[in-house]
Order: sequence, then C-alpha cells, then structure tokens
Amino acid sequence: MARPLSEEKRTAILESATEVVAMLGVSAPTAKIAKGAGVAEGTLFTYFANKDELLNGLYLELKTDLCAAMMTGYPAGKSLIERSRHVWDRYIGWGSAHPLKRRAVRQLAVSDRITEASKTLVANAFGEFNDMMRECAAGGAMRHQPPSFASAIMSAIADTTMDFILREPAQAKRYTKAGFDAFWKAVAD
Amino acid sequence: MARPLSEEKRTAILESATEVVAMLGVSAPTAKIAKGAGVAEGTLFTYFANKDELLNGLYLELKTDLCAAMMTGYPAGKSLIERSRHVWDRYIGWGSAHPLKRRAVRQLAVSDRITEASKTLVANAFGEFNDMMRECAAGGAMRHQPPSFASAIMSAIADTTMDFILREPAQAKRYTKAGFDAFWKAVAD
Amino acid sequence: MARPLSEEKRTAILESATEVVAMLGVSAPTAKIAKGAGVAEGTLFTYFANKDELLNGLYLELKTDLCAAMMTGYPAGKSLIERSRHVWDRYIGWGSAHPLKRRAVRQLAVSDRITEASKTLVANAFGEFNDMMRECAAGGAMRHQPPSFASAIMSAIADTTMDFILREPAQAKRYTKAGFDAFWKAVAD
Amino acid sequence: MARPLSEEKRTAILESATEVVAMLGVSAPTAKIAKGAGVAEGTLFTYFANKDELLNGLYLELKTDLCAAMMTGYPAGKSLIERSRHVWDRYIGWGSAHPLKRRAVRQLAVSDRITEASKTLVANAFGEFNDMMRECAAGGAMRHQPPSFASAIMSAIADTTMDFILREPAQAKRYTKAGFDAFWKAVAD
DNA sequence: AATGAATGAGAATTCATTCAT
DNA sequence: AATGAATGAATTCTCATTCAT
Repeated sequence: MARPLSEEKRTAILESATEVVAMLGVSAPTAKIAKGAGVAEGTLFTYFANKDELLNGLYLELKTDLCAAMMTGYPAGKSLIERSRHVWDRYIGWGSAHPLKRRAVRQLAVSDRITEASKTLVANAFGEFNDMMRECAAGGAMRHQPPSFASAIMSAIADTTMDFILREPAQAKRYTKAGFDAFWKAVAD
Repeated sequence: MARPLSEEKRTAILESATEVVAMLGVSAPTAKIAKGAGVAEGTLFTYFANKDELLNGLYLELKTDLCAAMMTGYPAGKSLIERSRHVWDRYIGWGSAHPLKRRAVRQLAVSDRITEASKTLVANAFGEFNDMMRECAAGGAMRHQPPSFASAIMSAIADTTMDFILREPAQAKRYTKAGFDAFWKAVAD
Repeated sequence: MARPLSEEKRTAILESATEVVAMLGVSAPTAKIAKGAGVAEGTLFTYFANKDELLNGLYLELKTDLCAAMMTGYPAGKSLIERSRHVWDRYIGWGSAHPLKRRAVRQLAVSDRITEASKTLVANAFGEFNDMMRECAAGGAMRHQPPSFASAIMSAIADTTMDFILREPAQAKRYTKAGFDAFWKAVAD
Repeated sequence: MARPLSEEKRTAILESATEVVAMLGVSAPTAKIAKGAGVAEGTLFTYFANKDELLNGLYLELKTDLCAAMMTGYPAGKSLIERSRHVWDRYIGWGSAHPLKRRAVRQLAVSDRITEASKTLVANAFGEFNDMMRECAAGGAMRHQPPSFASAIMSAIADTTMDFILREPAQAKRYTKAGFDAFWKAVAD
C-alpha cells in the first residue's frame, strides 16, 4: 500500500473546518479550511468527496463529541434530577469550553446542507439521553406533549444559558444553575 | 434631485429579501432579491448602499414588525400573567402566520452580518415588552438574574414552540398553551 | 433601458472562440476566449449562459457562415454540374480562406458538446444545398443510397481537398478541380 | 533494477486508454485510464512518462493495429482492383468491429497532442499500403496528384462509410460496396 | 432615479504529476 | 516496480457592485 489516509489530517481538516465555519458560516471557503488544516486545497477532497460531505461529517463529529461529553460519567443509578443535572452541567460545560464548536454546530444546524440521514444518525447516537428526556417528560408538566418537545426546550434553554455564560464567564456557575432550574420547572416539575 | 426614493420600492425589496433570505440564507444573491421585488439589480443599491445595509435593514424591519404584532392591544391594566399570555399568543401567532419572516429573522440572527448597532436598536424598540419581562423576572424564579435572561429564555421557548406548530399545525393551540406554561413556570412562577 | 447587449461584443466573443477553439479544441478555457475578445471573464456569461451554449452558438454561427458562403450567387437555373461546381468552389474557398473557422467547426463536430438540436437546426439551414445533393445522388452512382450518404462523401472529399490546399496553397486551383472531379465521379456520374 | 516492466500492464493501459479516450476524448483523465487498466494512478507514469507519451503511444498502437488488419492476407499477385477491394473490406471491417478503437483514433487525430514524429512513423508503417495506393493513383483520375491525395481520399470515404454502417449495421454489406465503388471511381478509374 | 450590462475577485472542484511508503 | 495520497494550478461559473445609458 502507498501512504495510507492519515487520521491526523482528517482531524486537522475537521478542526480547521470547525473554526472557519464558526466564523464564516457554511459559506466558508474550502480553500480557507484547507489552509487552516495545513493541507493543500486538493487534499481536502481526498478526505471528503465534496463540501457537503465535509459539512455533514463535521456535524456528525461535533454532535458525537457533544454526546460523549454529556454522557461521560452518567450516574445511571441516581435519581432523575441528579442525572438530569449531571447531563445539564456537562452540556453547558461543553458549550462554554468549546464556543467555536458550538457556533459551528449551530451554523450547520440552521443551514440546509445537513441531510436527513445525518440528523437521523445523530438522533440515534443520543439514545441514552433520549431515554432520560423521556423520563423527564413523562412525570412532569410535559406529560401530554411528545418527549421531543421536552428535549427541544431543554436545548433551547441550554443554548440561551451558554450565550449568557459566553458574555459573562465569571457568572458561569450562577447561570448554569439558573438555567437548570428553569428547565426543570418548565419540563419535569 | 429628480424623483424621490419610492417607499413602495423599498418595501418591495424588503419583502422580496424576506422570502429569498428565508429560503437561501444570508448568501442569497442580491440579483434574486431585486428580481423578486420587480426592480433592476442596480436599483437595489440606490435603496441600500450595500448588501450588509440591506440585511441589517431587513433585520430591523422584521423585528419591528414582530414587536408591533406582539404589542397590539396590550392589556396594560390587566394582571401580569394575562399580559404575558397576551404577548405570548401574539408572538406565537406572528411566527405561525409568517413562517418566512421567522425563517429570515433566524437566518439573519445567526449570521455575522448583523451589527451590534442593529441589535441595540432592536433592544430599545422592545421597551414596553422589556418592562413586562422585567416584571416577570422580578417576582419569580429569575429574580436573581438579569431581565434579559428571562427575555432570552422566553424567546428560546417560543421559538421551539413555533417549530413544533410548524410541523403539526393542527396542534397549534395545544403547543401554544404548553409553551406558555413552560415559560411561565421557568421564569415567573 | 440600460446599456443594451452589444452585438459587437457577441461577435468579438465568437471570433475569439473560433480562434481559441481552433487551437485548443473544445477544452479551450473560457477565460482565454474572453481575453481574446477583450471582455471580462464574467461578461462572456452574460452573452452565453454557459460554455455549452457558447460552443453550440459558435457551431451554428460557423455552419451558417459556411452555408451563406456556399450559396451566394447560386446559379439556380444552370445545369446540375455547374451548380455543383459553384457550390464546391465556394465550399473549398471558404475553408481555404478561413482555416481557423474550419478547424474550429471540425473540433466542435467531433466533440460531444454539440446537441442534437443544434445539428437539426444546421441541417435545416442547408435546405437548398440538400436539394442539390439529392439531385446529384438521384441520377448517379449513389442512386441506391440515401442522399445523406452522398452529402457526407462530398464533405469528406472536400475536407481532404482543403487539407491539401492548406499545405500547398499554390496548388489550390489544381486540388480544387481534382477534388471536384473525384466527388463528381464518385457520386453523380 | 528490480522487476522489469510488464508487457501485460502496458497493454492493459493502452486498452483502457482506447476505451476512455473513445468516450471522453483526449481530455480523458489519466486516473480513469489507470483504473480501467487495473493499475494504480502512479503506475501509468512508469509506463508512459507523461500523458502526451501515452496518447502518442496509443495512436501508434491503434494505427499499427489497423494496418495489420488491412494487410493480412493481402493478395499480392492479384489485380489492382482485387487487391484494393481486399484492403478496403478489411479497413471497413476493422472499423466496424472495433468502433471504440476507431473513435479513439479519430479523437487523437483531430487533437493537437499527436506529434509530427508520430505521424511520420505511422506513414512509414503503411509501406505496402502506400505502394498499392500509388498504383491506384498512377493509372487513374488521380494521375496528376500526389499519391497521398488518393490515400487521403480513400480514408475519407472509408470513414464516411463506417459512420453509416455504425448507424445502420444491417446495411453493412451494401455500404461497403457503395463506398468502394465511390472510392474506385473517384481515384482509380 | 432606474436600468441591466460589465467587471473581476472568488468559489468548488478536477487533474497531471510527484513522492512517501 | 507498484501504490495511491498529496499537491496546487487551472477550470467553469457566481455575484456584489459599478457605471454607461
């Protein structure tokens, strides 16, 4: 075999893409992404057949990353509120620690470049999280709405929370708690 | 000076821009916007010095429109929850009635083309709404957070609510109520 | 109205295209064609929606030009051989006088960029010529073959004739006659 | 030196090139040719220093193949017309049996990638054929033209004949005879 | 003021060729 | 010798903006 495709380069491209998409949106030039990754313009296309594949690949990567972050150390045996708080803290933590990743995911999510297939793939990756949300919804105020409504509201409040933390990092702890309280009262209480 | 600028044309451009930006995002070509407005490509630039001014102008227009819709018939003398529900219903109603306007505002909001100045301008236009939100926040769970946090959470929950109504229009009434309850419990209770 | 599309520019583009396609084939870069025409790269695309339209437009233009050249002064009342010789001489004359046009048409004809529609359009433009060829075929050796076979053989011999004239311009007259004799004996005799 | 160059691979590359050049012209990507040959992209360049060498090599190969086909079983002792008809039938037969080879040769011939050297080399390989054509020309209508003119006219008529056979294979026999008659009357009669 | 042709700097993608393995 | 990843110049086409009419 000749040189094998380098995982390192693939990662470099995705990292560069995160940065550039975060700043410029999905119209970020592939040339800029390649440059940021330290590879030639053409090389990008040996790793991703075209820009759409890159964008979808990045979306999957980032969502998977977020999911992993949220779920590490998930205290499966504990109470619902404790588990929820665990996930919440890690969700907020991920977004605060990786503002570019968050910005990039958001840009991708509102764009029309992400396929249904990618979205389905992501939905399936969030299995345990979905179970938890179902539990939240089932016993509280959202009991008459579909669980996805509860999930969506959680994301929405979390996103807002992260926006405020970004602007006032010193208040991270306070906003994290306030956001969780809002979510809990809105959905599960 | 020959002919004065025609308010009619300005409006036509903004309406076309709403539609085109909703569908194609901020990278929508100005030529398409002009065509949709029934004016020549160059004419657009006598009404808006450049694309960024058009985008910011559209953002202001849409946000102002939303604000007007929310505040018409505001029952100033009634109880806080009644006033809140009034605003909420009109907010959701506006978004459901004008999905393109909503889509366009959202595209604009996540883009990096909207200046801080525009955002400040919009914030000021929401005076009475902000007063109301301050009241909501002051007496409830959000009493220790800035009122803008309460506002932002309201918007986030409302946005989510509208997403679900868009997908299941038959359930509009139910989701409107469920969304309001979530907001009220999260923020004002 | 603003500036009208300039016939002059359209012509300049087609002339430049003739030259560049003659030298480089259908893979001739549009940028080079534009430069040769003295217009901006983008301007080419306001006159021809894309490269294929340019190529087909050029094909039509050149074939029409050839047809006009062949048919001017067509001695409608004279004998078949006289009329044939008239057309033949002008055909050879056109090809010898415009070697680039000839090269370009040839490149276009063998490429797969010329649509059936264009070919049909051209065939129709050759109405009177086709009538004449039908007459040639009907009375001679080709009487049992389709007239298009006779036409094709005429073109083939003419093309060969022009190749030799191009290499030995001094012998133009001799080759013109020799070619015609070959054609006449092959087809009409 | 490690392994010697494999004749098998060289052949595979040329065969693949025939097919791909026939379909896509001289702008056929070398990568596609390599793939069709079952070798790596880089391997192609150990057999042919660059694309032009491959193209010229292919041209020589195909022309040589055609020549061999035409001359097999050449009835050296028979009459001129019989020998001519022999060659003609095999020429037409080769083109009908190998449409891709024919298409490829043609694409190569009109391109500007074939060097004068290659063309000379081919001309020399056609020795016995040229002798025969000289004989044809010497005694007939072409007696005052160079023998190459007669050859060229033969090729031109043959090419036209093959085009018609390609479109109406059922009429192969008829067109073969009609074409030969045309050639014979044009050149040798 | 209105028009729309003209401009040329990008944009995504392809491809002959090189070179590390 | 064989492989196929890496390269970056070249290609077609788009688009915000200008400017002649």
